[in-house]
Amino acid sequence: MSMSTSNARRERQRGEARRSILDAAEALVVERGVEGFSMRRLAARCGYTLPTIYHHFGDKPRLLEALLDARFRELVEVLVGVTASDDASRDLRGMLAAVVEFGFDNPSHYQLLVSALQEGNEPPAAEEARALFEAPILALLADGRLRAPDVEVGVQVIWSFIHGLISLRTSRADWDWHPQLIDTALDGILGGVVIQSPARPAEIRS
Amino acid sequence: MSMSTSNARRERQRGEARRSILDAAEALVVERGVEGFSMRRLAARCGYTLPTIYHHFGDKPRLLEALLDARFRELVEVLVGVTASDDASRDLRGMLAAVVEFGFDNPSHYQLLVSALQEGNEPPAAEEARALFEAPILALLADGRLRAPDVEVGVQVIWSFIHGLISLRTSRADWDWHPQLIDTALDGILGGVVIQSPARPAEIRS
DNA sequence: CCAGATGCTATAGCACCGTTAAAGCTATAT
DNA sequence: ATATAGCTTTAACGGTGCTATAGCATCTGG
Repeated sequence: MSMSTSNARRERQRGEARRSILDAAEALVVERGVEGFSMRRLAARCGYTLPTIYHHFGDKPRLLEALLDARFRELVEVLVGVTASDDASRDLRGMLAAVVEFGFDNPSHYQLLVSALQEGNEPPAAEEARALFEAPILALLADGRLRAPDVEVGVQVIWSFIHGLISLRTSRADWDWHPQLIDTALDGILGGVVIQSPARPAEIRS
Repeated sequence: MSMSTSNARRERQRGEARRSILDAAEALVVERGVEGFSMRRLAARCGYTLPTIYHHFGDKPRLLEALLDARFRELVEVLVGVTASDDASRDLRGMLAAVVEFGFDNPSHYQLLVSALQEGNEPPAAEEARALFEAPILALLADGRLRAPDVEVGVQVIWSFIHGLISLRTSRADWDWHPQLIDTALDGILGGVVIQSPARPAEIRS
């Protein structure tokens, strides 16, 4: 009987430790950048010692994965919120715009994602986010409006494009990126991969 | 008089050391990958000790930059060889295909480029390669066939796309990349950014 | 021909990194 | 009260990029 309460207490304490470590890691990454992050600095900052962090997260990649997963889960929520229209092309564009905006707003996290990818890891939420493209792309393919042999290639091409845009933008912030870049890029990829809907009975045009 | 010969001898020896170090570095990177490369391993492999390498290259980033620069200079030569046609769109596609092929054939070097970019460095030859896109893009813009406000945005968009394609492909080799990916991707970016030439007097069509 | 300057190389060490074995400690369960 | 389980710490290992210092040739000016 008293076991459940104590277990709850334990788990709460455990969760507290995890969260305060993750919070410190988040702050450290945002503050000193990807390269300025180290387990030792994190230990010094969050008040726990190194083995404690390792006890809770096991590994540096796993800790970063948890960090990225938390942030990318917000992106997933935004993305599922986008899918509401009856025009798959519009949905897709909304999703892509959301991802690009997310990447531009969280450059450190996206650089972290690039590093993780290079080491062979990918936070589940990032994979989920990418998988969400499948829905509108599948719809476009069903309507014969996709210039790609199948869904997977469509997803790969579009995700590659978005990834390159964000990754280059976040890693080379010193270049003078034209403010019209995002629109031009989105117009480009949509114009190239999506066959614009043929003449139809006029729908609502804003 | 004897000075010039001795100077030449010195420079030759200096060049020999540099080249043998670079050769070992090249082999090491190709063999053990980006993460398996370290200055100490390089020292053990090339026969020279650490301070010697640092004497010749000063820095790890600078050494890698020299390594990348050598390889990317080959790409530049291929690219300048492409620019010969009278159809700027064809030229651009040839260049992009060459870059993608180069990236897929040299995954370690491209991953190295990604790392360098993230640290804020870029080998001159890579910059040159990117700059070579300007010529056909400028031509397309002059003909009113470019869906971009200016050349710079066009270059940024196209380079982002290519970069994302190669970077994702080289860092996640385990994914099952459809063989038709490259063609689909090139068709996509060209179809989106380049306005296909309007009806004209029929030219040679292969 | 010889002293001195020049430049390449090696020894040894710095501070940092990710990671972990071993022991200590505290709070719960019996 | 004792044992058990889990969180935390001390201390260390091997690795990293990098460098101050010294040794060693070689070439140069006298």
